[in-house]
Amino acid sequence: MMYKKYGKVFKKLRLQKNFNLSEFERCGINKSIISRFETGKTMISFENLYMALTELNISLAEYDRALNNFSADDVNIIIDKILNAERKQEVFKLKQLYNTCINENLFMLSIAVKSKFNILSISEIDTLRILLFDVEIWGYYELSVFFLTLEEFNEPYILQTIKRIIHQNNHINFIEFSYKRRLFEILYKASAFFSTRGDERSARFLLDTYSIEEIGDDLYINNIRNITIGVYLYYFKNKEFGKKRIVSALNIFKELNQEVYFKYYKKKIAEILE
DNA sequence: GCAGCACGTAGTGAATCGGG
DNA sequence: CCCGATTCACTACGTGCTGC
Repeated sequence: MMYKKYGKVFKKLRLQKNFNLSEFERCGINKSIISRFETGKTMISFENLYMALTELNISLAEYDRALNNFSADDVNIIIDKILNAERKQEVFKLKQLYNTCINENLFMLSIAVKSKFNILSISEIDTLRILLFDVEIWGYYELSVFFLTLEEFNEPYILQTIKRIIHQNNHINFIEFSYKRRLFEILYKASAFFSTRGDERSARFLLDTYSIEEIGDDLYINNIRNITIGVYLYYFKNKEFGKKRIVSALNIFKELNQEVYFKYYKKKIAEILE
């Protein structure tokens, strides 16, 4: 039922305005039409939707906004919960969120969450690869799915996908805050990934994609950048320099009482630096 | 090109459900 | 029991397929 959310949002708005179904009969809409629309059983005709919204004193533009904001917000909350549970390694919560994704028809995200408590099958990875390959507009949802599953793909695919994402976001300063963070998380996670595989060129390319000026004064991004530079130095230049840079960045998380980030990145680094 | 057919679905009005 | 919400059986209509 791809039209389920249309009815759901309509119902929210109707209840907000204290309307019952019979009240639409004065503009000639049978109440069962509204009922089946709200419960996602059938779609409503455009004329009837327009008349019903007019009765509620809601413009089409307003309805459209409610449609997108409500659903997008809900999904963003789920994404943030997933990342939080992943950072804290809360397997039970991740499994709960996996079920939420299934119920909300968030197919790509459901596979992404699953990868955090289970090994994905080859067909699941393949499906995800194909779905992400078809993405033309990279939103927060698609970026987050890719961020969560990056290490499941091979090197050329990762690089090619990141280049497509960067191509879409060449005006980094106009990008919304949380979107920008996710973009940098991808770049630096991938850079560290290439460092561990000895691909200096790719690791460097990802680090140099955006300059410090372009990042601005976002402490979180600067910190994960320093960790990533540390990993790069560790693998290609000088192990001691690299470690020092990583440790000082980690300590900033600690000083800022960002215990969750401190522990999470410390653990990740321990895995990477053997 | 079009008649005949099956199929899917919006809309209708009545029956039924279910919480207060 | 009441009343709003939901479901059911039915009609109407659009669409796509098939054979001529």
